[in-house]
Amino acid sequence: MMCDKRGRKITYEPRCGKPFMTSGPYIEVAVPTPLFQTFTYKVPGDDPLSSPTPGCRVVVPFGRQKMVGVVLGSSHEPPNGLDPAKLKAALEVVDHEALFSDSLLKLARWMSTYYYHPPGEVLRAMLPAGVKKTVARAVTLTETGRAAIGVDPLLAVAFGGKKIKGSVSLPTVRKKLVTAGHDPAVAIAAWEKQGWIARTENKKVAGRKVVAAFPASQSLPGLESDGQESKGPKIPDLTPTQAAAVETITTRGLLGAHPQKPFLLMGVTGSGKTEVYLRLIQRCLAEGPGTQALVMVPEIALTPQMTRVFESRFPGLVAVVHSAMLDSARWEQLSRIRSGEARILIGPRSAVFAGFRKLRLIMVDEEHDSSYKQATGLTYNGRDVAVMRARIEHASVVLGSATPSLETFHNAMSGRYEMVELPERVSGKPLPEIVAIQCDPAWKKGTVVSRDATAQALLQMDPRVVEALRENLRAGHQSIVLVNRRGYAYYLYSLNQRAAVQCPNCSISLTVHAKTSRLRCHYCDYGTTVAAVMKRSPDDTFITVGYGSERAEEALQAVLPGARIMRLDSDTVSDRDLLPETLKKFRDREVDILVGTQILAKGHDFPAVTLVVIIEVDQTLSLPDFRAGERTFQLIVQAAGRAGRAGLPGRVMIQSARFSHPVVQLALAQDFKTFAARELEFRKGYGYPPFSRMISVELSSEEPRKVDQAAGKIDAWIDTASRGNPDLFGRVKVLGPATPPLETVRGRHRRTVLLVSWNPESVRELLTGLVGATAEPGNDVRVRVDVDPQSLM
DNA sequence: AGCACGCCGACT
DNA sequence: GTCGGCGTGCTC
Repeated sequence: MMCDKRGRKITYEPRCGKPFMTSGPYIEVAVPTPLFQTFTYKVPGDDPLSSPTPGCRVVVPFGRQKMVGVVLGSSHEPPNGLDPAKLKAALEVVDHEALFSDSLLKLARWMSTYYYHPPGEVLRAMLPAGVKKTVARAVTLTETGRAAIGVDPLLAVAFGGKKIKGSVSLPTVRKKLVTAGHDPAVAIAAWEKQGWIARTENKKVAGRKVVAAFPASQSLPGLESDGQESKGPKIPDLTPTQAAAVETITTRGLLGAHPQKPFLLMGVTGSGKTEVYLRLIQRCLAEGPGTQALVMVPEIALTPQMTRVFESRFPGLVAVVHSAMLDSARWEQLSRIRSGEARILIGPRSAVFAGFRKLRLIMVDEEHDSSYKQATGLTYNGRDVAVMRARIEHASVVLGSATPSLETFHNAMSGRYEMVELPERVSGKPLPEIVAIQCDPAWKKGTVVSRDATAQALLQMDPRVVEALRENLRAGHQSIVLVNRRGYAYYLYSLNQRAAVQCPNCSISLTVHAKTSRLRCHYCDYGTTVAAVMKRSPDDTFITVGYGSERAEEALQAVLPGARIMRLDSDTVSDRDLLPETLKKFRDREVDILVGTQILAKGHDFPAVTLVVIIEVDQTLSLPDFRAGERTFQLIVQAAGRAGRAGLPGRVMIQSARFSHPVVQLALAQDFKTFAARELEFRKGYGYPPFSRMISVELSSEEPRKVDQAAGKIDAWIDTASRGNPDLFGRVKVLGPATPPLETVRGRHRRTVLLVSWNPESVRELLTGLVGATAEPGNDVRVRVDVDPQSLM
């Protein structure tokens, strides 16, 4: 039994008949509400023949609101304990063909259970942006309201400022009122009372409807034979190991029996995993009419370049989705998959929810990548959902990486997954050697910020590194310089306080940006200036400490005046056009040196890059997180993998102060297996994942007192509950409540409790009591459950 | 989560 | 006298 925040009982099972089976006058609907409950309605018009099929959206009255819910099933029996006469009828069927297939509904059920998330919200989260709206509500300006615009200037602001609109959606009005510094609820209620505005329904309410499907295309020109297309792109020959990998996955996966194991395609960087994917897709499409494949890629890899390879190989059959797309374009692409017109979908984690008709193959590229994990709301991991979806759909799933996550690697080692290896590079060349440059501690000295708040950038790059870059430039080759932090310097250090200048909202030091000397918080985006900080403490002396990508760029430009240098980090990535533009320029060799953060380490293929320089990456090692070692190893090896991908030999240099750490040593040797064995040993000792499942429960409040109170209550509850039920606490290790390393984020003070266990039922039981114990009326402490947390910071 | 109902303080 | 604060309960 689950309870909600206020300690009330949560019933989770649908109470109405068997879902997905019979049709009848009662439908079971999942409504987007935080309740772990579904609701029973009568079919619209009380006509059993109009009964919508499972997976269709319906508009239903819900309390005093209207909402768009999803039909899960229907039944001839009225629900137990409810007066059938009192049931409300659904108002409208939105889709005439299911938007969620039975497989997707099963997936939703699994996610709801696995991630402890309400079913209605899971389904909403699975919809593409732009159709998520429940029933959108709008406010319309009345005649008198139009006349009153002169009286109340705020009214004009709410309705679009200079150009007054007749009707505006409710969220828009709310947002505008908040930015104008008003309480939206109060203002809207007042206007309603005046008769200036009326609440109306937005016509676009339920989003786009599902239209009838195309017949799946039957013939596929050029796909019958094994890559013997008469025209089109030239297809590279497979190396023997690539061919073997394709063969294994085809015979044991695509053509194999079900249930089957997921595959781990472990190929060193540059081993040609993409070509293996392409061949597998080809086999998949040739397997039968209408078969489809999904290629999941980390968000950042979604460059036009990457998708072009797939489009040229399978013209007209590829649909692509990514976050920068307009909602309408995204819907259009997904519709092509739903209709069967497109056979291949390339997309980020959310692509795993697409409405395939006949999904036979899923590939998760760079499966270790952290962007597969959704950080807010429904905190699913796209890779894990992909594995489950493949199981439900009887499809094959291939997880590809040079540096697999330890979860996946452990699964492969223990026989749950099947390992397929690509141990050599396509070029036949060995992996580039990594040269360790022990840096002089003097380089790490900070720079005093002068009274006019400017800091002279000191060159903090080892002469050997600079020389290597210069040489490479002279040879006409390209280089990548990877710095672990964006910004100009790491932080501003106060000599009086003997501490870095902190963000007022988050427990993290601010980062200095650009020569404009702005200070920014990388968590909440708080901003100020160095000048302002110095003005506040006129007697203090400040120094800038460390490196940032901006400073590295500037320093490089100073020592290599002729070089064409560009920078790529999350600042530039947030600009929609800049990322593809920069990548294109670099690829077209209009840029000699690309400076940036971790983004550069991710899967890019730049054939002319022969030198990769990594500066100070090892500091992630000192982060208080059990995955710190894994992430550092991945970063170094992935970054190194960008060098020497084509015929030219590659070189990698790491400048660091500490090479003694075993993780760094193994990364230098690019010895994943030894690293993994060591790391797994360490995790086993502590019972960390993959030797347990971890769930983090985060409490947060703007008031430290309130979180402490809630934490105290949990502590007390754990105390009594563990004595009352020692068996349960023997099955689930409970750690905390503790103050996480980042105590405050976005002005919210946090405490976390970790549940560590192998037993999902026990975790569920314990979670119930624990969340119930926090449930005190009126304490505005937010509770967030994160299953398989990516970071414990 | 929304949203409404309901019961106590400072205002036209 | 009422407007409106937020405590508490409900949503088929």
